Order: sequence, then C-alpha cells, then structure tokens
Amino acid sequence: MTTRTAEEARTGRSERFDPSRYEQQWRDRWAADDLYHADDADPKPKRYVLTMYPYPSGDLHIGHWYAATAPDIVARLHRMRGENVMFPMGFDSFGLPAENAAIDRGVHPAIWTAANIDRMRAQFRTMGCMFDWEREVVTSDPGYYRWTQWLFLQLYRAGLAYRAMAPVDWCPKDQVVLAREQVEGADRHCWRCGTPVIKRDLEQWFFRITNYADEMLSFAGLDYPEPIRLMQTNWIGRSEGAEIDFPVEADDAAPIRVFTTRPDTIYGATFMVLAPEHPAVAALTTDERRSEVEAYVAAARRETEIERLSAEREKTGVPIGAFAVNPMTQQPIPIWVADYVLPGYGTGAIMAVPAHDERDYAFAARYDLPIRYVVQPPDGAPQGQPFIAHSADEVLVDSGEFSGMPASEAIGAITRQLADLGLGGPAVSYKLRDWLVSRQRYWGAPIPIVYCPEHGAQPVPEDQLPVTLPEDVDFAPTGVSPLQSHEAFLAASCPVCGADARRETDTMDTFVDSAWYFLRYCSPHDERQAWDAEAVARWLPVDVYTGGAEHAVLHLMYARFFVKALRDMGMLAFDEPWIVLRNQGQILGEDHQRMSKSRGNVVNPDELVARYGSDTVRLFLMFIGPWDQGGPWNPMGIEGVHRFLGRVWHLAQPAAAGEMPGSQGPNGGQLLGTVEELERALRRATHATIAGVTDDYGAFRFNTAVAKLMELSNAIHRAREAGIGGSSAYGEAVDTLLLLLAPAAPHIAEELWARRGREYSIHTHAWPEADPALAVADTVELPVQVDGKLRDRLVVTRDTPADEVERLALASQHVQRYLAGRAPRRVIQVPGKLVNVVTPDA
RNA sequence: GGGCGAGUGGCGGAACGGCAGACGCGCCGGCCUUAGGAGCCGGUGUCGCAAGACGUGCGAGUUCGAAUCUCGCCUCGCCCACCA
Repeated sequence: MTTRTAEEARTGRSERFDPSRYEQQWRDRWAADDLYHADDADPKPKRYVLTMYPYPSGDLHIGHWYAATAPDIVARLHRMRGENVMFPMGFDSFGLPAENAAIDRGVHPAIWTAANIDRMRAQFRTMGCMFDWEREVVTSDPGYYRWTQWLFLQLYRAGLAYRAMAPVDWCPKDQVVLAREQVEGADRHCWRCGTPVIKRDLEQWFFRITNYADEMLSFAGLDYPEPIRLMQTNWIGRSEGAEIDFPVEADDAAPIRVFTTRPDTIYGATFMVLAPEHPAVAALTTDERRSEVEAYVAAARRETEIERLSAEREKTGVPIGAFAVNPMTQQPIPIWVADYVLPGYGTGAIMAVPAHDERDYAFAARYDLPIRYVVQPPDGAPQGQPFIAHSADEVLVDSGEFSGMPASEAIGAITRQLADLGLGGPAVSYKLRDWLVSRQRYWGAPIPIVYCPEHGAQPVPEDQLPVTLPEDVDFAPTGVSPLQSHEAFLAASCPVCGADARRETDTMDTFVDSAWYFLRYCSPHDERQAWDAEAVARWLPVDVYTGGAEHAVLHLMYARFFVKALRDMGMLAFDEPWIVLRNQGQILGEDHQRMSKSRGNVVNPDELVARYGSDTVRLFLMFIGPWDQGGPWNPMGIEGVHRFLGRVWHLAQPAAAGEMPGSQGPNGGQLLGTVEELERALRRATHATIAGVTDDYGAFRFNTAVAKLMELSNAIHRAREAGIGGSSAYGEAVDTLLLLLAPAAPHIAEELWARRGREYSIHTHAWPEADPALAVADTVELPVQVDGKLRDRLVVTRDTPADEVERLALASQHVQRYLAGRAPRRVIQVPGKLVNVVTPDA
C-alpha cells in the first residue's frame, strides 16, 4: 500500500515505520470494499455489538476513542471467529447544547448539529473502527423522530403515557423539568448544568415505568457489572410492608392510610405525621391551628430542595389539632405535619413509632411526644435511644395479644389481623417514580398531541406524523421554548371533531430517543415502520453493550422499560435490550484530574493521530490499565507503545532474499540451544499467546492482552537474534502476531499482512486456534519452598513422578540448611506448580 | 449517615490461595554516533560488600502456604442521601 522511497529502494533496507504512509489508504480501501457492512442475509451466526452513541458536541474527545476502541476490538474478534457482526454508530443529536448554541451564536440548532456530526463522523473514521456507517441513525432527523413520536402514541394507547399535574423538579437555568433521576447529589442539582433545582407545579407527560418496577429488579440471564445492578436495584427501592388505615377522631372524616415496613411496631405508634402536601392537612386542621399550619405548609412548599443540605438538620413540624386513633391500642394520637415525610413515597403519611425509628425518635424528642417501647431490646442495649430491631429473635412487649411474639412473626400476624378488620393489608412501596418526559424546549421530538377545547388531549393520527419542528423560529434568550409563540406550529385541528385545536408545545426528553435507537439500527432507512420485525428478530437482543457507568439508572433503565412495554404490546419477542453490559472507566489528564478546558489538561486525539497514527493511540489507550477503571494519560507511555509497533514493523517485514536466516545480532551464531529447541520454544510462545490473548479480549482485559502481544514480539525478536529468522516457526509466529494484533491495531496488521504476501483482508481471515499440546513446555521450573518461603528451584521434565520431585527437593542444599538433618514434617506438592517442605519448626 | 469499590516499586499496572512486581514508562551503565536523538545490549522492590533479611495501607485470624479468604481499623473514590 505504500511505495518505498528512493533511498530505501537503493539501500534495500526495510522502510522506516511511518503509519501516515498507509493508515488512511487502508481505511479508504475498507470503506470502498464495504468490508464492515453487516448483511442481514448473511447466514453466519449473528453478533450485535453496540456502544453508546455520542451527543454531537463538536469534537471527538480522547474519551470517545477510549470508549469505542474496546467494543471495536470485541466486534473484530467475533468477526474473525466467523460471526456476522453488526457494530453500528449514530448520534444522539437532540438536546439542549444545540439550542444554547442557537441562542449564543445565532446558528440554527439543525445547522449546528449537522456540522458537528459531519466533523465527528470524519474524526470517528480516523479511528479505523469497523462501524457500519450505512446503518447510522441521527435522532434529530425527521425520519427518526417520526418513529419516536409513533412510539409515544403506542405507549399512550397502551395506557403507559399519561398527563398529570405534579410538583416537578425544575432547572431554572435550562428552563426544563427534570425526571427524578436527572436530579443529582446532596444539593439536588441538574444532571446537565449543575444548577440547583427548584419545585414547580406543572401539567406534564409521564411514562408509567413503575409498572415494570418488579420486573426490572430481575437480572436473571443478564451479565451486568455488579455496581450497575446494585444502583438499579436501589433506585427501584422496593420495600415490603403494610398499608394501615388510621381512623380520624372527627365527624365523617375519612381514615388516613399510612405505609410502614414495620407493622409489628404499631402498638408503639404514638403520633401520626403527614407530608405538607397531603390532602388531609387542609381538611383536618382545626381552626385554632389553621394559621400556624398554613404558614408551615407554605414555607415547606416554597423551600427549595437545596435547603435540605443535610439529613442531620433539625426536624420541624406543627400539630394540626386533629387526632387519629391507633387501631390496635384504640388510643387517640395527635396528627402532625412535618416535611420529613415525603409526599411522593408510600402514602405521604406515616405512623410514627419513636421507640423504634430514628427519625421519629428525633422528632418526638424535640417536641416532647410520648415514646413507647414495644420491642424488647436485648440486655445492654443503650438507653434513651431508639431501638431498631434487626434480629428475628427480638420479642414484642406491651403489644396486647401479640406480646411475647418474635417481631419477625408479628409482622405477618398483625398485618393479617388488620386486614381481617378491614383496616389495610400487605403492601409494597417503591422509590422509583414514573418517568417525566415533557421538556419545555425546542430541540427535541415534539410530543404528538393536540388539545381540543371540546375533546381535550388527543393523539395526532399516525398518518400525520412526523409533527415536524418549524425551522423559522426565533431563539431569543428568554428561556421560553420558541414553539410556544410559533402560530403556524400551534395551529392544529382536533382529530375527533376537526375544530381548531392547539398543539402541544413540549418536546420529549432526549432519553426517549435513546430508549429505542438500538432497534432502529436494524432497519435505519425504513420509511414505513419504526423497525423491520424480521431484522429485529434477527439481531436483537444486543449481545454486548458498552458505555459509561453514568447511565446506570438513566438511559439503561429507560431502555429496559421500552423493551418490556413493547413486548407487552406484542411488538417485540424478547425481554431485555442487551445481555452483556460493560462500562469503561474515565481517561484522566496527565495531572490525574478530570480533563477540562479550564484545567488545560485536555488531550486532543487528532494531534496524537497526526503524530503517532491511529493504531498507536488505540493500543496505548487499551494498555493504560483495566478498561473499566480508566486512568491518567501518560505522554511518555504512548511512546512505549509506538516503539512496540515499530519493532513489530521491522520484525514482520519480509527481508530481502538471503538476508533472513541468521541475522547476526550480538548473539548471532552463538545459539542458546539447538535449532529444534529454539523453534519449539517459539512455537510454545506463539500458541500460549493465542490462548491468552483470545481469553483477554473476550473478557475485556485489553491491557494484559497488549502485554502478551509485547511478550510475543520480544520472543520473536530473540528468535531472530538467535538465528532462526528463516524457519517456519518464525513465519508462524509473525503471522500469528499480526492476526492477534489485528483487532486492536487494524491498520498495521493489514499493511504488514499485505507486505508478507498474505491474502486481503486480514480482518476477514480466520482467528488462529491455539494448539494446547504446543502451548505447554516439556520441562518445568518448580519453585521449592521451605515453610512457604521460596528457597530453591528445580528444573524437571513435565512427567517427573512426585516421589522423584520430593527426593530432588529434599536433596537441595538450600532445603537441607533449614532441615538441619531432621526429617520434614510434611512435603506438599502441587503437581507442575511447586513443592513446599514443612519443617518440624512450623 | 448508609451502600459499593479500591489501597502492590519512582510511575501506569501484572499475579485460578502457590516463584510478588508480568508488560510498559522512567532511571543507571554500555554499544553506535562529530554531537544530540533514534536504535540496540545489560541492569533496576528495599536494606546489605556479600551470605542473606525484609517487603502488597495498619492490626489480628484461617492455612503447609495469603496481595488474594475472614474480622476490626485507617485512607481514597463512586453512588444514594429523612424512602417510613
């Protein structure tokens, strides 16, 4: 693929290692040959390898390279192993940054986005990944968001999309509502811009993800990183307990229902607390208490969540003057309102059991409310503190007929009795909330709904999709979506009666776009349907999905929900979007800090590619450390990897005729063994490397895979120095090294493969098979330990019998020194591994 | 405060309960060069002239044998954070 310089041709010396001479040419050839297109009709076993598509922010960051190289290696490995691999790429192109660019610079979001995509696509191409660009999806294309809207309508028809007035988290900077999982940190800031969020009441669209809370707790058959499972499980937050009705001491007042995980402690419920938002507050507050309660509720509602800086802060509350009745003790208990009870969890009302709950205890202590112990603390339990029963052995006291019963048993017994009395029963509560999808922004998929004065909210008929974004809009920095003032967009007619209607101006959360993009890759150009059922049946579920762990509870759960909902509508025949999930770590700056422009520690991949070539950058990123861990950038380290590829370059060159055997290095001619022994050792290294690298790639251990490739290249180098450069073992070693290197460093592997006269393309060549018989050595070096400490080594043939090994070990002078003439107490042998002599001293 | 994860040379990091430090960087010495660089050869955990001793955050334990398993503590990172 490259031509020799005049000097190289004249001197006959092998060419200088210069990736810029061949990398681009090979990428062009692969593209021209459609080498990486995944054909639906290919009968080979399918493999769908997916990596999270990026937001088109403008430039490819070194982090994109890090994220994409690993799945590219895996995709290429599977392909060389004879599978039909789909490895697509696209752009998550709706979202706020485009709109901000429009406001700041007066560029239309569509123009800005398209320019960024062009730029990033070109940068992606320099990576030499096997992306199938014919399948590219761009979520802001009407051809894509039409189907996002269509999916909204399917969810609406299935009762999984609904509209509700709700207090929502609002980002005052971005002027949008946020879903619960988009509010982060103790100070409750916006996931995107970091601004502290506030509460607002708004009518919004929700998806009923909570219908699938239980099913999403099951990870059966899925291979997720443990931390991700835990985060999702905690996010769903399932608690089992009981709902209990507490009658209210007031004429014709409805009872108040509470949720508790500890119904066994009900005899200790000495007061009740309502969330400030609870509807019963207004109804039950007595006249004497009204002004104080209203002031408290107003203050609580005005309070931004950031003021809850710490869970340690003093609890506050006021009594509303009314009383409920503890249904077990029949005692009246005061009803309080306090903001430590949350409106969105359980029923927004609790029975307070200060003796056995820390929060209730703190509240009771502050307001001097009665504390009644109903679970017997073990002897020695600290006094003057709440006692949280954990052990099943703890026994109820002061609990009527249940006294003496173990607490664990009482949970069921008391719940049953309450159910018999018609006062509630077992219940399950979740922390997970429904997914709020309305965004008050322009650059997103419009929600396909119109509002008729007569017929209310009506879905846009499917044949009228897409509801397209108008292009002639003003992006004044008002923070208000330009759609709200666009008369032509607003004007619609009611699908039921044809009367003038108003179009919904909110657009969808961009996480809706990404909840199904992996389906669209199967038939990205289909204009008649969201996806081709046959193609989806062929490719899905995704076999391996890779991306950042920051999506543990956002994107990942939304996509799981979509697949399950669509399955229940009969549109998909599988339960989970992906089987194997792997997360990459983060590449840090040289200073071990997060890369950022303000720190000036950003590494630009374009400059690195210009200087070292794509293969070096890829390989170095994989060599930094465990892929799921990330690590700091090391500018010297990349030189080491570049040197390695330079050595491979020279080792794999077909030398001029006659030059090959016995290149005379310092050891030239002075063989360190017979030719047969040297060749056998090289073959052993070759086959051990095949086995090791294959394992490592498959297990995402790229750093050790690269180390093994370096070891093989060192072995090849030594073999050449030792004079067996012309042997078939040498040729096999070099060819194998190139094949094993091909997934990680595709350009140099292809170039050297061609130079060695092998058939194009190395990337369609079969993956090498390790011969286990060749991979093992016939002699082994056994460490000899005395009392577990290394004292000597024995070199024996692999089949030396155990008693002979023991005899040799005991004969060792180093062992004798410690035995001092005594007989060993024991001798432990791990066959082929080590010998340990245990002395009488041990 | 709770949950999870991690602490190994000067640095990034290797190590199915079995030779700690693979591989690479850096550093030291050498070869080659007018020189520098590149390239190549050798060395490089700590202490010690050596024999050897000591070494995986700290302290215990299990084991013939622990970086690895168990318990307690310290430090760092991530997630959650009044979820009844």
